[in-house]
Amino acid sequence: MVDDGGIIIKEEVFEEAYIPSRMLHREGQIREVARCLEPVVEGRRALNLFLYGPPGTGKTTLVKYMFDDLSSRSMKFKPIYINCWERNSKHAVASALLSSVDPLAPLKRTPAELLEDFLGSVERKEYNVVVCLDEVDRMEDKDMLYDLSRAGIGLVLVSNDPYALVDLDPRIKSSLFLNFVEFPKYRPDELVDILKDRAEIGLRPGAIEPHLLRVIAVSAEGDARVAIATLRNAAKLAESRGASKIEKDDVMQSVKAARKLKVQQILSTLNEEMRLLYSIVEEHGEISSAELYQIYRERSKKPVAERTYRNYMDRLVELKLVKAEGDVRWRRYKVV
DNA sequence: TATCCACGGGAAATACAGGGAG
DNA sequence: CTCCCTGTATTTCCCGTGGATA
Repeated sequence: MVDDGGIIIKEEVFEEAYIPSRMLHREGQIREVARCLEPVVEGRRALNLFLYGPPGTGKTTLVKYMFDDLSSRSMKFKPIYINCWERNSKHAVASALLSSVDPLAPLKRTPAELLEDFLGSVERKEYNVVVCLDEVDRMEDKDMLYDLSRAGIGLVLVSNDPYALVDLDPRIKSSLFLNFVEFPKYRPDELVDILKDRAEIGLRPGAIEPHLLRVIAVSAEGDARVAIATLRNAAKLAESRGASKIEKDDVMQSVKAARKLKVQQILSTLNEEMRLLYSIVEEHGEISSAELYQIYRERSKKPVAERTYRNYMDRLVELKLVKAEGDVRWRRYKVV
């Protein structure tokens, strides 16, 4: 390996698809998921799982990590991973299932036929299948879960939303015997450990001081994906300066960029009136509630009622886009 | 102490989305 | 595919509350 002064040694360590060789601070979750999936090594069926928790808490990574491990220990184990954000219709899911066991199978047929072929193929090959349905709340026709489970397919359902399955037919839900596993946000010190691990593998030795990792960890607010992306970005900034070490400024700039991106993302999910309110607060830095509403009424084409305005502001506060000061009366809003 | 007025709970009204019939 | 109905989510209206102010 040539030393060209670069900071990043192994880029893939920072990529979304990277599966770490060990998962830190998820011991309890690993134990529970392993308990449910371990039977496949003995040729028995897996117990169904429901994994839930906020983004960047290791749900998907843990599933892939487990799939890799079990695959290396059992020839008949067939893991299938499907992201329901990309494939949410019954047909899309059924096609993905079939082509993962039979890549050449024709797909221009009804979902029911595809599913039947899939199950037939699984039985012929004596596969022990576990299907991971990521972002399962996006899935349109959840009745399929019942058909799969009844056919002996193990299910790993993943969602940000703990209540993703409340609208599911109670009879189907109870027939699945789901094992619930919660993935809480990482604490700052846990994120530091994770970042240390990645830095050790992905960056040249001594490329970053531990206290800077802590700055990144705190700013990521429990989300490992954000933390890792911020570290990578800081490394890139340092590299583009021609430096061999990440400095505080690189980190600060990267943290700022991450926060800005997040704000933009959240803002894009809100309606126009709420965005206008945010921009007025941003413009003033700090403003009283009464003044804010007055300015808002002048600027908006169709201003909402005063009570709705207060609901909107509560929402902006909840999303941590603005801060409210003053408890009861004379409330003032500030940009975070 | 009397009055003021933004806040927030809740009911009513309205907008919106999803499902079924034709 | 369109239209209509129904259930859900959002917005508006109304009002009691309690700290601030005079």
